[in-house]
Amino acid sequence: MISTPLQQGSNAERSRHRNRQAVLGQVHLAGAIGRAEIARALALTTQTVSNIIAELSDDGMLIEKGRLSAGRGQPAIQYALKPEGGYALGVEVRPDAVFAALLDLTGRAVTTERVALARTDPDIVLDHVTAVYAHALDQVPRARGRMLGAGIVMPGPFGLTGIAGMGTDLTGWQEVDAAALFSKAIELPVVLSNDANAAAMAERITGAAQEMNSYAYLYFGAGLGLGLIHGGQLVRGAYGNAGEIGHIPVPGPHAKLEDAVSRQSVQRHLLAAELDVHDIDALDQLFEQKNAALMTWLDTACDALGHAVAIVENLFDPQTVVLGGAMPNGILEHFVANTPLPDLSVSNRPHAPHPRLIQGASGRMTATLGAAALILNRALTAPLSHAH
Amino acid sequence: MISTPLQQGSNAERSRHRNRQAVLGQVHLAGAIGRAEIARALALTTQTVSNIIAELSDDGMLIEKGRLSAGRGQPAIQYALKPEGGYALGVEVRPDAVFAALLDLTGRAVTTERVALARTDPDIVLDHVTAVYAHALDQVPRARGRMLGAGIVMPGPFGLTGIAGMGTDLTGWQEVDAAALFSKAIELPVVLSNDANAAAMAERITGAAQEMNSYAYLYFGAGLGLGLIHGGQLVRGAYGNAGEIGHIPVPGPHAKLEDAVSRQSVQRHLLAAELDVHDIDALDQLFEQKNAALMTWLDTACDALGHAVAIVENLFDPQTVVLGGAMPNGILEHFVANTPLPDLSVSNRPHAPHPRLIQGASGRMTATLGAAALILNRALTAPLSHAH
DNA sequence: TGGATTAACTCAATTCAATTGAATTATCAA
DNA sequence: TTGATAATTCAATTGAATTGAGTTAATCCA
Repeated sequence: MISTPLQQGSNAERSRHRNRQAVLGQVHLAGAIGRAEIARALALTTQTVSNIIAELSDDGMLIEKGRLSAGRGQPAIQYALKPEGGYALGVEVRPDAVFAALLDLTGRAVTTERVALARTDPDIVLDHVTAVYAHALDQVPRARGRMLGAGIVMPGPFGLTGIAGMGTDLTGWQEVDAAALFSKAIELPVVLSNDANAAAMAERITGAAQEMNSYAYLYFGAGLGLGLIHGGQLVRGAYGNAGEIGHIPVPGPHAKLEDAVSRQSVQRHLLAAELDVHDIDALDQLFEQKNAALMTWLDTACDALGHAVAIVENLFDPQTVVLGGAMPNGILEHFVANTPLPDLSVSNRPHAPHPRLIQGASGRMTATLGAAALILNRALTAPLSHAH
Repeated sequence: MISTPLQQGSNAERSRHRNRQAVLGQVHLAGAIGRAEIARALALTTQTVSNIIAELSDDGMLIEKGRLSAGRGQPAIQYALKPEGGYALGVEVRPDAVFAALLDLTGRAVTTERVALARTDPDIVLDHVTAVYAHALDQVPRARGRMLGAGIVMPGPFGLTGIAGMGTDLTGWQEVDAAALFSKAIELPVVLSNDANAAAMAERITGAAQEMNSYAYLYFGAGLGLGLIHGGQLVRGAYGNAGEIGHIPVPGPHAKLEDAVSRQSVQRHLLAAELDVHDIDALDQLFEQKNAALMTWLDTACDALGHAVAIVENLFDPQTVVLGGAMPNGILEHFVANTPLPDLSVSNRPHAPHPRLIQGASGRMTATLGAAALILNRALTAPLSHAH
C-alpha cells in the first residue's frame, strides 16, 4: 500500500506524453480554445501545439469547433474535447452495494448503476465489479477500446491503522493489494482512493473548483472526510490515507469531529427524537419541514464544521473549501450559508478572490463520479513544473 | 502574493534541465553512486546519464570518487556532489535581527552571521540583507558566480490575513512583493517562506528526513509552526501560508495550540514562576536542573503536542513527524520521548517502517539553514511524474 | 591460471520531438 | 482598398534522448 512514486527522468517520448496531457488540460479548462493560445499558456511553439493537436484529433480526442474571431488577425480554429474520445470508469465499493458510473472525456456520466452486495470478500466484490464494468460496456459499446482506466473508491483507511475496524472499512481487504486485484480483474489501469479524496477531484473536473489548483474538500459520507488538492494533484499522504479529519478531537460536546458532523451523527441524533431516517430523501423531507430535531443538530453541526474549516484553512491555506457529499442539496446549502467562518484564520483576508466556503456536488453518486474523475484528471493534468 | 504556478510544456532543453536535477538528486541521496545505477533509478539509459554526468562534472558540480566493486562486472566509477559546485544563501529576517548562512551544495554551512535590526521597514531590511550577502561572499570568495539562489524566511503569515498583527509579523511588509524586492536587491533567484516551511525542507536536505518524500514537521519558533513535504516538495498552500497550526483551537486548558506549545508559552509560564528566561541556553540550563516549573509546563506541552500530532497524522498520513526548531536539544529529546502518540490515528500501524515522531534540527539557526535548503532542494529535486 | 560471465562504460549512428524561419491566410482598422 | 495583426503551415534544423556494437574490468568457476 506504500506508494513509491517513481522519480523518473525525461526523454522525447515522455515529454510528448506530458505535452499531450497539458494540451488536453488546457482544452478542458477553456472548453474551446485555439492552438496559439494553448502554445502561449504552455510556453511551447504554435508549431508544436499544432502537431500535438493533429495527433490528438487523429486519436479522436478532439474536435474542431469553427473559428473564433478576436480582434485583428486570422481567427483561431477552436478545439474542444470530443466526449467519445475516452471514458473513465468510476466504482464505489460500499459495505452494502457497489456503485458504478461511466464518464466520457468531458466528465459527463453516460451510464450509472448500483448493485447490492451481500458480502464484501474480495472474490465477491471483484466479481461484481467485473460484471458492472461489462454491463457498462454493453450499455455504451462505443466506450470499448477507449477506456482510460478505472477509479475505485473503497472505505478507508487502507492497511492496518489505529482507526481501522471502526465499522467503516471492509472486512477481508486489510492485507490485500486491492489496486492490483482490480486491475487484473478488469484489465484497466486502476487508481484506488477513499471517498473524500475522489469526491474532491470531481470538483476539479466537472464541479465548483475547475479553475482551482489548491483547495480543500469536506465530504459527508458515513463519517466526515477531507480531500486536499495541491498543485492540481491529490495530496494522498505516504500511505494513501490522508484526509481522515473525522477522527480529530474537537472542543465542544463531542469527542471527535464526525460525532458532530456526519450522516451517522445526524441519524443518531434523529433516532433519539424517535425518527428513524435511513436515506438522503427522508433527510431532505425533514429539512424541508424544518424539523426541530434536525434543526438543533444542524446548529451544533455548523459549529463543528466551522472548527473543521479553521483547521483546514490554517493548515493548507487553500483557495477555497468545498463542501459536498452524500447529503441533501438543501442541507449542504444550509451549511454553506450558516457555518461560522473563523476570524482567526489565514483565509480571512480582506479581498479574497474566492468565497471561503462553497458548495460542491451532492447526492449518492458523489464519490462514484469522483472515482472516475481521478482517471480523467490523470489524462487532463500534467504535473506542474516549478518555473525558474 | 498569489503564486500562479506556471503549467509548462516540455521540450528538449527543459527535459535536460529536469534530468540534470534528477541526476544531482540521486547523487545527493546516495552520497556516492555510479552512472548505471542512476540510469536504472531514473529510467534513463546509461549513455544519457553518462552525458549528463560529464556535463555536470564540467560545470564543477560533481567529482569522481574512485571505483566501487560490487560483485561481478566492471566496478562503477562513483560520483559525489562537489561541495564548491554551488552555494545557497539562507536568510532569516526576524523582528530584531537578520540571520544568514551560506551553504555549499552538500548542505554544509560555510559561513553564518547575525546582525541586529533596529527597525524592520523594507528599506532597512533590504540594506542589511544586501550587506550580509556581500559579507558572506567576502568570507567565501569561491562562492562568487556559483550562487544558486537565496531562500528568505520571514515571519508569516504573508499578506493580509485574519491572523496578521498577532505580534509575529513584520510591520511595513504586508503589502509589498517581498520576493521581488529581495531578488532585485541581491540579484539572485529568491524563494520566500515562513520559518516552519523552511525548517521542514532542511530535514530533507541534511537532516532526519533525507530518504523521505512525505513528512510533516512541527517547528518551535516564537509560536508553533507546521511544514508539510509531499512528494519531495513543500505544500505551501495557495498563498504561501500553509502550516499555521499554532492558531488551531484545541481541547484542554488553552485556547489555541501555541498557547500550550511554543517559546512564548514557556516564557509566559516561567515568568509566572518568577523566572525570566530569554534565550535557548537559559532554557537548557533550567531543563538540566529539572526545574519544577519547566517540568509542569513540559507535561501540558506534551499533551498538546500529542494533539497536534494527531491532527497532522490524520490529515496528511505522513511517513513521520519531525520535531525541531529553536529549542534546546534536550527539550526536543524530551518531547520526542514523552509526547503521547494517539491511538486513534492512521499512523498507528503495527509494522510502521519509521518511528511516528523523530527529532530534527535544533538551535537558533534552524530556520536560516532551512531557508538555504529551499534553494538546494530546487537544485536537487525534479518534480516527480506520476508513473503510468 | 585462464576462460566464461557479468556489468559498467564508450563511440557512432539514429530517432524523436521539439524549435526556427520563411511563407501563407484570414480578419480588422484606417 | 491597403496595411497591420495574428493564426497557421511547410521545410529545415537542432537538442537530447535512444540504439547497437564494441571495449574494459571485475568475479566466478573449472
